[in-house]
Amino acid sequence: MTESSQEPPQAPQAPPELAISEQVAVYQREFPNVDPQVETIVSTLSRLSRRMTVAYGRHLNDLGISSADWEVLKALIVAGAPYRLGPGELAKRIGLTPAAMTHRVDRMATAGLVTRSRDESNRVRVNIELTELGREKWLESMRMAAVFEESLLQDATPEERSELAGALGRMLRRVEDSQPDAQGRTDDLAPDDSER
Amino acid sequence: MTESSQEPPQAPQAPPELAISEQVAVYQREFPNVDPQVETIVSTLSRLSRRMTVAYGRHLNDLGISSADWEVLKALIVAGAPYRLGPGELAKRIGLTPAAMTHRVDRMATAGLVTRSRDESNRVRVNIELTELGREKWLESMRMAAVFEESLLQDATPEERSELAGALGRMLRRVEDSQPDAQGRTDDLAPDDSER
DNA sequence: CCTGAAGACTTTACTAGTGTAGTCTTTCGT
DNA sequence: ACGAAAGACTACACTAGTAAAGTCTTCAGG
Repeated sequence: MTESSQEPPQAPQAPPELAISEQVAVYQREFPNVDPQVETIVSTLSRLSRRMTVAYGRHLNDLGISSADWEVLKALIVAGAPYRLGPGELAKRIGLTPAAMTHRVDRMATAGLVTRSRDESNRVRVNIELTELGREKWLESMRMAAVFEESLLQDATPEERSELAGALGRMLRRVEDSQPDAQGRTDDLAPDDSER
Repeated sequence: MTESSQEPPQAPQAPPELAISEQVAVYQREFPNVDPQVETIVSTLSRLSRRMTVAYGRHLNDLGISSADWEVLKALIVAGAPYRLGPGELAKRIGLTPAAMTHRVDRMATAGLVTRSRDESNRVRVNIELTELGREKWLESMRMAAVFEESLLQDATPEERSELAGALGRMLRRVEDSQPDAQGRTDDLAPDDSER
């Protein structure tokens, strides 16, 4: 029984997929202006990221939490001890409306990942606080991720890793330059998968 | 008027985001076992992919199509001339149920991106065929993407590009090895953003 | 002390997209 | 010709989100 208890609704089956080189060939056939090398990099990056998202999703599924839950756990962890923020602040950091955060917190409180309580000193405010369970789930997700990520990079020497980090970092800078107003500006189209 | 006509509902505002190095520092603080170099690579990759998805989403928004639409256009393009597939086959290739595909095709036919017609020789079957408009939209999306992608890699020499493609390709192979049954197995958790 | 305004969260109504199950139409074997 | 199978569509339910209205607490001013 590697199956987890709660299955989210699922796509019907595995779509057979073209190899990257085949896909680039298709693009060249249908759109001759394409640069094969650039397209190979971009397609590989895209598929890699997607597969990683799927892998993380499995890990989280095994832990019994959703990626939406994980996103909230992460925000609380990033906030640091005592791992406590208000719903509004959480919503702002994650890029959701407060109303959506209310629902998420409902689910997560029921699952025991966080507690919701009114602030002592100002009873208008509400505190969302990570429970020990929530923190443990996050830590466990990190343990699983660390193993997984190391396995992805097992071929790479420290020098190669360093070059890879540099190359990706330069690409990221270029993207951010091209999205001026967008320090994480998630408008226009939701990216949908939460960042690690 | 750079604004597109049809605005999808949107997240309320830009969440302020940590720099990658800050985020890695947080992970080290909260989970000491983390390898900073690995985490830097993975976080950069993740954020880069997300930003790219946002950028593509803007391009598509300017074209007046959704990423779900684009996914269908791509499948028809990949199928090659005469750019025609049945709903069931499309659903299989994209990883959707036939019912969901019916709705997508409804929208896209209304928008003039595809046509739906019964097959002449076998009147149970339905053919979804790319219109000239649909093909032109896809080509335009590729033109925009090509400019954008070249700008991302403007720093990289051909050698660096080649190394990057190699490194990402090796990582992708490792992921696929770790997801044995998963030739694009989209189960368990939907990746949500369509691959380029 | 009471009243009214502002702030923070919640509730309600609605939208978009998808899965499940059932229905309809056409085809094909007997 | 008839019955069964296949393919697509329809009806319904569910999830997760936004937007806007509502509720409750706090605090300032008369």
